Amino acid sequence: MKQGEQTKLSIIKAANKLFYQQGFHKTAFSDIVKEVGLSKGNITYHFKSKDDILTAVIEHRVERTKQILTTWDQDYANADTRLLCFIDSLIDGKSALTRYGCPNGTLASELGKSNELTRQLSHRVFDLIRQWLSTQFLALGYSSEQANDRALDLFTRGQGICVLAQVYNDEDIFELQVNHLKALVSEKINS
Amino acid sequence: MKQGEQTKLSIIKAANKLFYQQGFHKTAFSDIVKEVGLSKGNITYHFKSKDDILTAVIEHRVERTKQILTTWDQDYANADTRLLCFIDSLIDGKSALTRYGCPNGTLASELGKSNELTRQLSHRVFDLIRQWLSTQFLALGYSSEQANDRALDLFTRGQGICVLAQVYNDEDIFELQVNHLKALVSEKINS
DNA sequence: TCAATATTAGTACTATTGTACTAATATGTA
DNA sequence: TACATATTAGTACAATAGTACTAATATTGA
Repeated sequence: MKQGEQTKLSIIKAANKLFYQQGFHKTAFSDIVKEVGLSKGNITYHFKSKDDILTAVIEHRVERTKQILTTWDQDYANADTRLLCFIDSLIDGKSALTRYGCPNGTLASELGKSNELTRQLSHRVFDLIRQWLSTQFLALGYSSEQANDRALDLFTRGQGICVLAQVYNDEDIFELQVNHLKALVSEKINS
Repeated sequence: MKQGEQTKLSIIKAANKLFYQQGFHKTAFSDIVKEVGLSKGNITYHFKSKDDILTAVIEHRVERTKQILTTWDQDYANADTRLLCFIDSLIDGKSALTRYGCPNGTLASELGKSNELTRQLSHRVFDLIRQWLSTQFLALGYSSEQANDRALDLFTRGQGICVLAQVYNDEDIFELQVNHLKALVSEKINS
């Protein structure tokens, strides 16, 4: 990897962390500069504006999400195992999810209010996950329409749990509610 | 009502609107000044800081929420009617909820990341609604624990729906999913 | 009434915002 | 090697942030 690409990546990672932990608007350009540990001029060389960094961060999240979903596809043969894997990943991340909410959900909530472009970008991460969930339910024997419903339902509840857990800053609520989601996966078809 | 109280209220209402539609950090002090239509000095006379306005806005939301819940309690005798009323209110507000998300959820998501005080304030609005929902389920015959579960579940899903609908900017997703919630209310006990 | 207080407007101020620009250095290539 | 380009650092800048301050006007109560 070329030197510049390396730097670009470290900028994206630093910004990604800050946008998640502080929100986009709360995060100043200088915060990113400080977090990366390079000069201001260096950052603006690689990204001419804060919005450019945001776009790159979302692109990065899209790629990272694709990567994770692909890994699960490769590592697990059964759809129900994969779905449980998705749910377990929520529990694994409960500390951050409870503290800062869902990275994609909170960013979309913040940006969706005023910025149509970034709403659409966030939208892409959501589509990836929804699509993947739907595919798993399809493999479990649900009809196409039912699978979409299940996926949307599971996703919706996951987002809701993140919001509630963050508001109450309560990991127990988070874990308890997420465990309820497991029932959705193992439920009998056509219930 | 004294003149000053009137002004204070108009400031709160303007800020409330902007915090909802743009988010807290995106909303500048000057935005509020413009929205209220009074001088900058006048605003700082009534609220010495932007954070003070925020606190007042949340207090206002708490009072407004109490008021609405009380009205429902007075107007409807049956708990299931009240719960349907709650759900219908979501559908009534679907346009704004889809465009800007849930006022309380999105504000809490934004502020909960960095500001512990306002997280706790948002927390209060959530408690009011959760408590009320729980009371209704209790009246329907659920046990105390079950009622709490139901309330949390209903609330969680409502929040999740708002996030998804906003991300997709899709009122149909919103209405469809909210209608699913009605099943939660009319479901048989102990299912 | 008049004095005290409440309210409003307008301006000033410092700090910080995001971005632009220049100069220096590193890297790669012919 | 020498040249061109990529990368980095440092500084400068106009614009805006939030708040403080003063003066003018309204309102109130004795």
